[in-house]
Amino acid sequence: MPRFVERVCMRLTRFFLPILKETPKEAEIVSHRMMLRAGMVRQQSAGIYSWLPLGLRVLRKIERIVEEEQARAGAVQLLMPTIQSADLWRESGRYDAYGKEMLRITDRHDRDMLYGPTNEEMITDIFRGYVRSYKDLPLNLYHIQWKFRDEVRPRFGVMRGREFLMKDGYSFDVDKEAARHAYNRMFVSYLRTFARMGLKAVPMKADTGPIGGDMSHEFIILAETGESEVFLDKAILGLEIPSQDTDFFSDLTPIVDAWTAPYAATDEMHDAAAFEALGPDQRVSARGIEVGHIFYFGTKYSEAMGAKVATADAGDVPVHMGSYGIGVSRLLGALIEANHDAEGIIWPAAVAPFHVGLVNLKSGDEETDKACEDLYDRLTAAGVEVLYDDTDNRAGAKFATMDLIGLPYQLVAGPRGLKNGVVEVKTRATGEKEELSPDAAVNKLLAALTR
RNA sequence: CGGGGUAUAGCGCAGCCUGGUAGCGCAUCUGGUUUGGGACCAGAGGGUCGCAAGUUCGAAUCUUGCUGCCCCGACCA
Repeated sequence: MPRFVERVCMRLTRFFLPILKETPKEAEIVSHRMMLRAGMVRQQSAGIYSWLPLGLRVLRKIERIVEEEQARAGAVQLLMPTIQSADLWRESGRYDAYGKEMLRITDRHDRDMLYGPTNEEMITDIFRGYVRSYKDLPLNLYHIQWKFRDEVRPRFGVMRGREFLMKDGYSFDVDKEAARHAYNRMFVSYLRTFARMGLKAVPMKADTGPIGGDMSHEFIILAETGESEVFLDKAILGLEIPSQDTDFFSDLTPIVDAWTAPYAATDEMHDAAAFEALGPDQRVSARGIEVGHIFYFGTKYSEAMGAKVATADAGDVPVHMGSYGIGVSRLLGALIEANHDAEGIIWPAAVAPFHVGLVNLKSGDEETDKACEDLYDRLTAAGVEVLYDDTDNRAGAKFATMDLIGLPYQLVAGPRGLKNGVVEVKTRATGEKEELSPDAAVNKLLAALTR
C-alpha cells in the first residue's frame, strides 16, 4: 500500500486560521470550545458543521489511518451515496421501523428518498447484485461517508452531531464460523487503528440485542469528559497492541481472547459482582467515549433482501454479515478530550494538522526571516509538515496561538537567539523548551517525527 | 420528546423592569509609539436590536405568535 506522504507546507500569512480569543457561549465541553477557538470547525446549524482548513487536515489524517488499517485487515474501500431510495429500506422493513432520526426527503418526482443514517441495505443490495458463490467470500467492503441522523438533541460539538463522518464496513461470509473470523479481523484492526492515533481504546462487550452471542464490542476511549461510565480491569490497559506484521488471515482468536478476558464494560452492560470480584487496585472506573462499534448480525438483511450465495454442498444460503463502524468526525472531539491542557489542544503527532509550528519572532528582520525560511525549507524537504507563522504579530500572540492549535513541536527563531546561534524547540505535550543550534533543532525534529 | 434558558456589530456582553430611535470590551481599518509569552495612544468603519403582528404620538424595551440556538433529562456513532 502506498504511504501518502504529505509535503504540504503552509505559512500563516496565506493560510486560513480564524482563531477566536473568546469562547463562543454555545460551546460547553472542552473539545467543542477548542475546536471553535482553534478555527477548526464552524457550526452552520444544530449538529452540522463546516470543516475549516485546520479541522479538515485532522479529519484527513484520521481517514488515512483508518484506510491503511482497513487495507491491512483485508477490507476493500468503495463509496456509496449519501442519499438513498426509500424502497431499499422498505425491503428490510426498516423504513417504517426507523424513527424520526431518519431524515426523509421527497424528490421532484415525489419519490421517497432519505439521507442515509447507515448503509446495511445498500451494501446488501450491492452484494446481491454481483456475488453468487461462496468462492468469492470472505468479503469486507467499507466506505467513509457522511451520514445524517436527526438527533433530537445534538450536543458536544462534533461528538454528537447530526451530520457526521463515519467509516462503516460490512463483512459477508458463508457461515457463522467464517463470520467470526471476519469479526476478529476487524477487532484486531480497530485495536491498531486507535492505537496509531495515540488513543487507548478499550473494547467492551456491547449489547447484541435479538441476535445474542458474544460478537459485539464497543471501542471506548477513556476521557474525563466521557459521555458514559465504564468499568474495567486495569490489566486491559497494559495489553500489547498487535503488530503491523500480524497475519490477519491466520487464527486471530488468541489476540481477541486476550483482549476480551479482562473485565471491561459500559454501565449498560455492567456486572457489578464480576467487577467487585477484582482486587481493589485492579478496578478502574472511569468515563469513556465510544469511537467504534463492531457487530455481527447474521442473516438479518441477507434473508430479508435475498443476498444468497451457492455453497459447495448445501445449495444457496443467505450470507452471514457483520458491520463495523468508526466515528471519524467524532474522533476529533474524542482526541481533544483525551489530549489537551488549559492552553489548548495537544495533538498526537499521527493526527496533528501539522507537525511543527515555526514561529518567526521578528518578521521583517532580514536575518530572522532568512533563518526561518531555511528551517522551513529543510523541514518540508524532509517531509515534515510545517505551519510557518510569518505574520508580524507580537510574540505572545504567536505563542498563544501555537499552544492553542496544539502542534506537537514549536520551533522558535528570533534575533536574540540567533545572535547566539540558537533557536528554541518546544515540545507541546511536556512544555519542555530546549535551545539548540538550527542544525541540531532540525535533526532533533527529524528524529522525532520521521519513522 | 418533557423541563429550563437565550436571541442586541464577527465574538463576548450591557441597555429592557421604569418606552423617547443603541452602547462597552475584544476583533477589524488608519496613523503613531512599541515589539522574546494574547502591547499602548488617537481616530474610523460596522447593528432594519431573530422574524411577524399588535399596543402607542413613539417599541431593543410592553403584548401575542412563530423561529433559531443552548443547557438538564430520555435516546443514540
